[in-house]
Amino acid sequence: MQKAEDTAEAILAAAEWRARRAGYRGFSFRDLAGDVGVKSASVHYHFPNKGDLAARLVQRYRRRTLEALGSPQDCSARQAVERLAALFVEANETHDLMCLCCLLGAESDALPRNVVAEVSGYFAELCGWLESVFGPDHEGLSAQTVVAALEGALVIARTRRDPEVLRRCAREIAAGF
Amino acid sequence: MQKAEDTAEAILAAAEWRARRAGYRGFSFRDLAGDVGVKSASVHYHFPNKGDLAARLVQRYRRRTLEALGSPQDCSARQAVERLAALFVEANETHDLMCLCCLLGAESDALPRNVVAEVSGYFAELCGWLESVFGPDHEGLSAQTVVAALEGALVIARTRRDPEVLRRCAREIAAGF
DNA sequence: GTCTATAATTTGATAGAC
DNA sequence: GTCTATCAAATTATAGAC
Repeated sequence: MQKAEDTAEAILAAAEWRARRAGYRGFSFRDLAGDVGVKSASVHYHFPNKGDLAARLVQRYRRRTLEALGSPQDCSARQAVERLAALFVEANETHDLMCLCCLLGAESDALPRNVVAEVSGYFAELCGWLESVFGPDHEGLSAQTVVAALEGALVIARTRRDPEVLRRCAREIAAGF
Repeated sequence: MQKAEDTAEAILAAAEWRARRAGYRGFSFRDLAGDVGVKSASVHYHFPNKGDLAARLVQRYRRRTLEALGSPQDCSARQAVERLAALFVEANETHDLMCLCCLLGAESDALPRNVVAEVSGYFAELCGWLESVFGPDHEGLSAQTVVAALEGALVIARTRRDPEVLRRCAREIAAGF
């Protein structure tokens, strides 16, 4: 008897948590149904197939990430890098979760095209946000390399269960600006 | 009628290719059996369960990676970074494959412990190799950050299907040494 | 070592009642 | 919108013949 939006949102939230731990194949319709308290047929009602669900998942993730980053105005290059890095540290230490797009990106060969397109857009968006701060005649590490380092450090930090790996990476990268 | 080693090796080769595209859940015993030309029960004969298979997979990957890196003697810091980066570029452009341990590391929450331990060891080994060149009073980016940047750049380059992402990252990181 | 056969479970997805 | 019921396929894994 719940509103459509509420159930759909709850499904996406459950899917995101599972996907950020185990990837695209790491959650099933039944898993999500159990998480939300409905049956798997109801999940299919909201998301006809898994590819659609995952694409919506990444859209939602992108929107939230950009909101969390906020406006890049009145922000030095170093502050921008630190703000971005803080999001990665938060994912790791507060939520104990991977970056959704890093995990899906690593699996991209095995994902539906529309999902890959959304993930690709995520990276473009992150880099675009940084570049809008860096400006046209920027020197030092590019936005792409900054994002790459943070994503990779998150993978290593989580695998080794050592948050300091990511923190050190963030520190070293920011120090260059 | 094949020698045990040959079949086991062929299974591992098939498993590596699939795992480097789709992750731990991205290959099945039947997939590998089909690739090698045997039945899935034969795969189980060589590797009793999937966790064992994956752990062996990473061991083999680590050994090969260290062999490819070779001795770090008579190598400047920049040359070491370039040699490591060349391996990542080769994976991307020659083989069109992810780094096995980056993909498994991203999924590490969903993997058997012994597999995670092997993946963790991979990162430690890569960093150790770099650090043996960098020396104790090293300045600039740490070995961990160098590895992180290359791993992350490989993810982004493959997702966006743009090899230049990785090449640029490698160039920028190496330029700092 | 490899096979056939099969168990037990899980998967994505659909039909149709309410 | 959610349910029951179900399907066809795939999954990991084992028993036992050859």
